[in-house]
Amino acid sequence: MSQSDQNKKLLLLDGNSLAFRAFFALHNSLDKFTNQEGLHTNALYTFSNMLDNLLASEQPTNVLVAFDAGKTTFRTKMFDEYKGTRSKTPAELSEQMPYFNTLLDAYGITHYQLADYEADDIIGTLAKEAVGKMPVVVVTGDRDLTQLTSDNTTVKVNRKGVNDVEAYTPAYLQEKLGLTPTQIIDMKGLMGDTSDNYPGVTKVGEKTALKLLAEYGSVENLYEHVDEMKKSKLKENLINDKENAFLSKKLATINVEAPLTISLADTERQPVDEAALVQFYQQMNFKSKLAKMPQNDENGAAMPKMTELPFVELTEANLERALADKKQRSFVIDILGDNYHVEMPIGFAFGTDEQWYYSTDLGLLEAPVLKNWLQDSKQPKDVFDSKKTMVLMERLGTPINAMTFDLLLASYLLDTNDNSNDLGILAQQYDYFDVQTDLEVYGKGAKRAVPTEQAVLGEHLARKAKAIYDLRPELLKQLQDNDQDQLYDEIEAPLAIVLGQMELAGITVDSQRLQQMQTDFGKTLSEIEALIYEDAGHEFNINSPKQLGTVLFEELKLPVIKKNKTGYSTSVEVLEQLQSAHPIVQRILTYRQISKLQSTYIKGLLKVIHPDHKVHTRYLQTLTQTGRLSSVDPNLQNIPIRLPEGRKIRQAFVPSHPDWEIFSSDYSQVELRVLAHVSGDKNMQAAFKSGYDIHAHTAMSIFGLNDPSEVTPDMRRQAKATNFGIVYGISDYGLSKNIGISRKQAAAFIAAYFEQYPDVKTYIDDIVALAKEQGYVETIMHRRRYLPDIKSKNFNLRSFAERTAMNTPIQGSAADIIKVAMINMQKRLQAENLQAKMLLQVHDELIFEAPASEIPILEKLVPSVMDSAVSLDVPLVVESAHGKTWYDAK
DNA sequence: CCGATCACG
DNA sequence: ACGTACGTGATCGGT
Repeated sequence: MSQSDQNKKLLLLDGNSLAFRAFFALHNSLDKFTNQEGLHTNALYTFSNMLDNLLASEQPTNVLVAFDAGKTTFRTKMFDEYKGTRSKTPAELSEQMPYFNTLLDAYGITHYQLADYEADDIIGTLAKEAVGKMPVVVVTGDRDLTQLTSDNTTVKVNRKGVNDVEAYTPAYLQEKLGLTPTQIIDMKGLMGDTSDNYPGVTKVGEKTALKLLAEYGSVENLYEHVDEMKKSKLKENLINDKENAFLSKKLATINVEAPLTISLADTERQPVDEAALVQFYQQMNFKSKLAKMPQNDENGAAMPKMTELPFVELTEANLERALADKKQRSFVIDILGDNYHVEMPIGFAFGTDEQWYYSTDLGLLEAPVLKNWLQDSKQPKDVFDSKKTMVLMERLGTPINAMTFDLLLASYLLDTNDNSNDLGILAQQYDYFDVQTDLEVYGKGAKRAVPTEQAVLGEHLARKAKAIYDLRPELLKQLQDNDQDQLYDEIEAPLAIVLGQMELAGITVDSQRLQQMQTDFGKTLSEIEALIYEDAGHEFNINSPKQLGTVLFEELKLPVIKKNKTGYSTSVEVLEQLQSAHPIVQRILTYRQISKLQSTYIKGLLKVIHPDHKVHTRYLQTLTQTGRLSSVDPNLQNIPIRLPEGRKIRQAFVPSHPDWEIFSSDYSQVELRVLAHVSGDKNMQAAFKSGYDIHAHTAMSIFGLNDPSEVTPDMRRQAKATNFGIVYGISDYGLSKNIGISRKQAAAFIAAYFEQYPDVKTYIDDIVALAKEQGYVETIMHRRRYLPDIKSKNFNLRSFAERTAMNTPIQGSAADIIKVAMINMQKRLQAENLQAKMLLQVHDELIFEAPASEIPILEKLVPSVMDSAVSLDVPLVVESAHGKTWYDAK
């Protein structure tokens, strides 16, 4: 066969390089990936996923995985130190290496290694053999292999992670580096390679190498003309290191004539040995992989992957029977998207162990038997996302009560990292595979849709309901084991209902006020715009950081203060430093500020006002890593307040009835009070107990003052920043940058701080040590955050985890406190028969609307409920305000 | 779909 | 020597 066979395709994998990538991709989850025998399996797991993806996407007829044979190769014979500085393969990876062969054998894929040669050479030799016979795709983590790129061979290099690949063709190589494939070798010759430990030419890196090759084409030609070069350090280095350059080039050259004992014919893919693969997955404890394997019954006939589920469509006829007893049942109601305040449900399901029912007829919910069951507070229901379920049912006029178990909430509390809003994905975390993901059933993006076959939807809904039912005992047990049952029962579960009520209540927005502002801002914007174009000498998109950068730093030649990945930074900090350099800068700052208000807050809010003139945000209760809420669609937790122009947006948030007011209460320095409590620092506690201004108190400490009167506003500002810094997990650099002092001064502040509050220092050290020891930190209510990076060898990752260990118990405990207050508050409003409604939560503040007549009551009631939510070793202080609009409640 | 920017606690 | 504050969401431009 001399012509390339259109139907054939060879996939060549660089085994060692991909195993490394796979290992480090899940390095942080190393401990989670071990099998029954204690063998680590993370690299095997990732590699096996990688292989599945590659086989599916490339559809090769021939595959070979090449491995390095050992430490010594023909290259080490040429150069002793070749790869000499490589650190030893981690033991957790070495122990996995033999099993790569087991996996590949089960897949019917050839693997090969050859004494004295590296995987690269095997790949190169086979790629050459395939020319004219079949196209080749090489997959590796090593950029050197791009020298094999040709019209017949594409080289795919893993960037970060495992699935992000860069595909090199000769054209791409030319475009990206301006090199031909063989010039890659010349480049390596000039640069050398630190990881393979061969030298190259002194001071020549990628940029210089590319420049030299653009001019001379190859190492050989370069040295033929080196004497003609102008005198320079570079010329000197080139001459001195000539030998290195040639040696390195030789070392970098892949041997495409390796004496392989196999040939192309041996790479043909063999059928998968399913029994062997199942055995491998079992040995490695890859449950998700096992679940995807086709199963056969005793006669060898294919069986469905998932266990069968007795489910039927709900009808008027079987309704009575479906709810005949008072057993615990789970209930599911789905929408396609996220916004349950707008979308209509596509169907629902419920059932118990024996029988599952689904329907797409929402009218059935009105049937008395079903409606009563839903509403009956004595009939327990298990759900996934009780807040969403509650809101949908309220909107349908068929309220639901007694949601005694919420799978989403429970799993969030158990591990905020592994949580997902997709029940199918979440179930997999608990080794449950009898349910598909929403992604699989509904699709994503433009393709997201209700399944065309009603029974498919019905089965999915029913399986979800069953998954909740089946997983409930396990999750409840784990909550108990973690000492989190109280957090679940007394805080998160009841809070979901309170949040649902707040979301349903919504807050009224005065759209006329917003439209007026839109017109005003529109005028201002076009005025500034004209001035900016005048300054620049031409029109451009001011909102494009790229175009703005060109105008400021190339055309107007302003000094470059900071750069980022994509080019010049044009952030506020940069622009503020340039203010005196050119009048355009101030105008851009103003333009940015107004345009932010216009697009995000004015236009953004107008877009999401409902026909009831209100906005109904959704609080995400299972998202943040600390236990805080977040708010979306719209986000009502970041409405402007700091700048006067932005603050006016709050004038558009008004009560829903005339003669009502907006009432607001907020905790004063709640996070620092939590710190005083958890650290047990007597000095800090004393300051709070005496009602001192804590920032002034800190200022006295770090500036060594004796009397509060000596504290200047600027000292207080700096002390306040230091207090924040402590809460965030302090560093002298961070503090110095934030308040514009030297790093040395910042370090001195911190030292003085710790001297004054010694138990804070102890607390910080202890919490980091504790996090290292147990792998997680906790809040006062036992909310957990796992910190796998705390043991990372990567300085950045580890440092981040350490700061998180300090911050999370503080931010998270503050979140616990206001959550308790909200639950108590809602109870009291009802108990006191007040018309007042709790509408919003903004981390440390609660916002209400109430008849003017109830304001005096709230002024007493709200602070008392909030400050007694939990009992700390320091008092909680609450401040209140009210007015005609949110703006006026200050 | 990601990064830059900027709004909040 | 490393390279930094903690937690979020919306909008925009550009690939």
